[in-house]
Formats: sequence, C-alpha cells, structure tokens
Amino acid sequence: MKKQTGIHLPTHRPLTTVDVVIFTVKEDQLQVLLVQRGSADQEPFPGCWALPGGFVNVAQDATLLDCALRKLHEKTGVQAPYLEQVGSWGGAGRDPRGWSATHVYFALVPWQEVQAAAHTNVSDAQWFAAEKCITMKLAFDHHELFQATLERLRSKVEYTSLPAFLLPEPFTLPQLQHMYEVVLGRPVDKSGFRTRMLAAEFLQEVGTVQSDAPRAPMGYRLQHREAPVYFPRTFSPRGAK
Amino acid sequence: MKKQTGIHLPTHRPLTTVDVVIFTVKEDQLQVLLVQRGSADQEPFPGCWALPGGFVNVAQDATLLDCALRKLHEKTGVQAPYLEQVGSWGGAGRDPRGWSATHVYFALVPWQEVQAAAHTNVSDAQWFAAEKCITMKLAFDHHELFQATLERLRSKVEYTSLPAFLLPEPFTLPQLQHMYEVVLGRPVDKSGFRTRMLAAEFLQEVGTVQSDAPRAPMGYRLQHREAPVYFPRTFSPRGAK
DNA sequence: TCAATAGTGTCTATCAGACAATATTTG
DNA sequence: CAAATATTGTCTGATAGACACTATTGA
Repeated sequence: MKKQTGIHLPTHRPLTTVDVVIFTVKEDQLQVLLVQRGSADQEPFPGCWALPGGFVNVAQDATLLDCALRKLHEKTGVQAPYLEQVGSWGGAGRDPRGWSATHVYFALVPWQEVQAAAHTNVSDAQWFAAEKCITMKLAFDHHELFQATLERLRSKVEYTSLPAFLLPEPFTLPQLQHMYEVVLGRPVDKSGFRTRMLAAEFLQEVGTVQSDAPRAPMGYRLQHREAPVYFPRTFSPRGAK
Repeated sequence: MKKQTGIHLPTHRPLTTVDVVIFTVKEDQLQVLLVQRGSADQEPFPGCWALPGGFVNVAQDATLLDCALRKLHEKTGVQAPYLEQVGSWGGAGRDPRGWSATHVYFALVPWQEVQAAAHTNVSDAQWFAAEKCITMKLAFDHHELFQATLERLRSKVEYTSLPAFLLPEPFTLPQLQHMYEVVLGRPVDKSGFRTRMLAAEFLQEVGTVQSDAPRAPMGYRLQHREAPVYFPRTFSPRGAK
C-alpha cells in the first residue's frame, strides 16, 4: 500500500520506557519494590506509587536489558540478579505525555543481597508485600503490569527452579523449599520436593553448612546462574483440579 | 501533541516497530510469511527477506496489538486470527537508522482463510517453510526474532491447544492431530491424543462432517477463540528425556 | 468383503503425592 | 536421651503412552 521512497522515518515517535518488577522474599513474604513519584509540576501521577522504571536512554543503554539492569541497580544497588522479560505494553492512552510503550522485566533478588548493598537508602523506594501491592492503586497502567508479572512468576514457579534465585549461595534444600512455599502460598511436600530438585540436576553440593538447625544440612549452589531449569511437570497436590 | 511545560521528556527517542511472525500450515508444512524489502535508496537491507512489520503509527494504532493486527491484515487480508506477543527486542545496534525497539507477535492463521482472503497478491510477500526460513539470512535481527518465536510456538504446542487456531471450523480430531504432528514434527499417538483433547473440554461437537474419508468424522468448534487451553502435562513419548 | 479411516479398549510402567520412618546433631 | 530438624523409604492411585481392537462407510 505505502511504498517507501527515500528515507521515511516516523515524525512522531512513541515514548519508550522500561519497568522492572523487583521481587524478593523478606520476612517470609514475597515483596515488591515500588517507588513514589515526585511531585514536580506536570509530572503525571505525582506522589503515586509506581514500578521502578523510566525512559530508555539511547546514549546510555545499549539494549533494553541494559536499561533494565540500570534501573535495577539504581534502585537497589544489586548488580547481577535474575532478570527476565515479561512483555511489552504500549498504546496511546497509558501515559498522559503521549503514545508510549513500556518493556516490562521482572527481577529476583535475594533479600540478603539487597541488605548487603545497603543501598536501600533510596528514600523514595519501599518494599511492599505482593498481596498488598495487588490492592494498591499504582501510577499509569502499572497495576496491570504488576498483576500480569505476578501471574507469570507464580505460574512459572510451578515448573521451574526460579525460586533458587531468591537465595544467596550456598543454600539448603529446606531453605529452597521455603522459597517455593512463600511464592506459591501453599505448603509443599518435603520428600517429593527433594527428589524433584535432585532429579533436575541443577544443584551442586558444596558441603554441609552451619545453620540454627540441630543437624547440619547440605549446602548447594546453582550450576548455571543464567537461566532456570524446567521441570517436566508441574507441582500439583492431589486434590487440585 | 507533546505539551512542553518544562518537563524533561527524552529528546532522542528510539524507533518503535512491530514485527509479526505469521504461521500457517500449507501442504503439510509449517510455513511463515516473509516480505521482501524494497530497493529504494538508503533503505536498510534492500531486497532482503524480512518479517512483516514496521513502525508504529501513533495516529493510526491505538495499541501495540492494534498495530500488529494492522500489519497482519495488510499482508494477508485476514482479520481476526490468533495473535500473541512473544516479547520485545531493542538496542542501539539492531537498525542502522538508530536505536530501535521492536515488539514481536506471532499469528496462527488457517491456510484456507488466507486463500479465501485472496489477498496473497501482495507481490512482495511469500510463504516459506519454517525449516527453510531458519536457514535464511533475514534483515535486521529478524533471524533471531524468528528463531525465538519458532521455539516459543513449538514448546507451547506441547501443552496447549494452539494448533486448533490453524484450522477453519468445523474441524475433526484427525485434522487437529495432523496440525500437532506438523508443528511438532513427529507422530502423535491417536488414542492418547483424543483422550487428552476431549478431557480438556475446549471442543464443541457440531455434528459429523463430510470428508474424503469413508467414515464421517465428528466436527468440532472451539468454545473460546480468544485463548488456547493449557493441558496439565506435556506431550512426551516414552523414550524422551 | 475389502480397504480405509474413525474411534475405543486395555494393559502396564512410571511416578507424584502422601505419610512414615530414620539419621544426625545439640543441649 | 529428648528435641528438633534433615534426609530417606515405602505405598498407592492416577495416568500417559503403546498398541490392538472395533465401528462405519463406500466400492
């Protein structure tokens, strides 16, 4: 229909942003980092809680992933966590400043690393329980982004080793099981859990580890920190439909 | 359009595009629609095959999905197929014209609908076998986009009803099984297939249907055309790891 | 009655889930 | 040895896959 002759670059370009849903498990709860928007004039949603994110900086970010890593580091001080793209949302109506498209990532960060970074002094950032977050009004369409991301996380935890990225190494199987239980919000059978984890062959024994437990548990590390392992089946209690 | 009230909007905005991987099954093969890029001066990758796509038009497209539907319709004449987002790719290096981010979708279209649209006269568009396409050099990073999309499709077909969107209604179970076999590239057991499909309760009987078969098979329709059904498990032959 | 395809039955190895038992360490 | 937690063992119901069988129709 329209044949391009010569260079035709669009005169009106959408705004391009990246938003990151940063998860951690703190105090036996799945928690999410939100930032409070400034109150400067004309800023949309002033004072409102929002997902950490912002405009892609074409001078600074070589890729979208780099941009997400930058946002993450700015807000948490954490360097190399697990980061995965959820998808993108774009349209004319989602930002009052104009047609915009955002690329959404989620990150899994061990709480201990966040503490170590001691960067949480970012005054406008705060951790919220995921359940709480669901009920909050967020800036832009961030409620929708967050809901989709939480669903993605929960469903993927059913058949992957993702929760391992919420723990500092070395970790023990009971600790890992606890991460699963927190994210899934339900208890998981001990025995089945162990056989499943060991069968997946993504853990490396690294010697027993000190803990407050009477019996010293085995410590493990991940063989590959880049990507999670996919289990052949889903966790599913007998009664589940 | 953009109100300048001293707000700091980025002066350099990335290019925003949408690319669509359009799949169909034609002649017992999974095929993909590619378009040949024009040879006008200064156009990048002149004469090269590429995924159908292009810039978001902020005046025309209300959302990214609308933009994808538009691209799809322009190239095939098809109106409402199955469309799903794969993800987004963005960076400084992927388009010589500047920092760009593309939003990738894939579509499943029954071949019969493409024929009916009789729109295939789009001279610069052509269907290629997916296997062939993998070996081709494509414009931009489209090879990577296509590969990721094909992987997504194949893996998702293992546990969803996606192949149903490759058939016009009403269709028969043997026909549906054939779609699975073509996409997965391996035979599927008849009996297990049938029980799985019927157990998933996403099909509606609509009476037996004429075919070239000696015995008239039952015809089915989808109960919901919006989204596929997720099976509790994956297809997996005994020997599979 | 045969050919060809649609559809059903059945057997079995596998295995996840449930629960119970045992091992190990500290006080 | 008691308490607490880590780790292993066993039983069983469910089921996916393999394969063989029956059903239906037209020539």
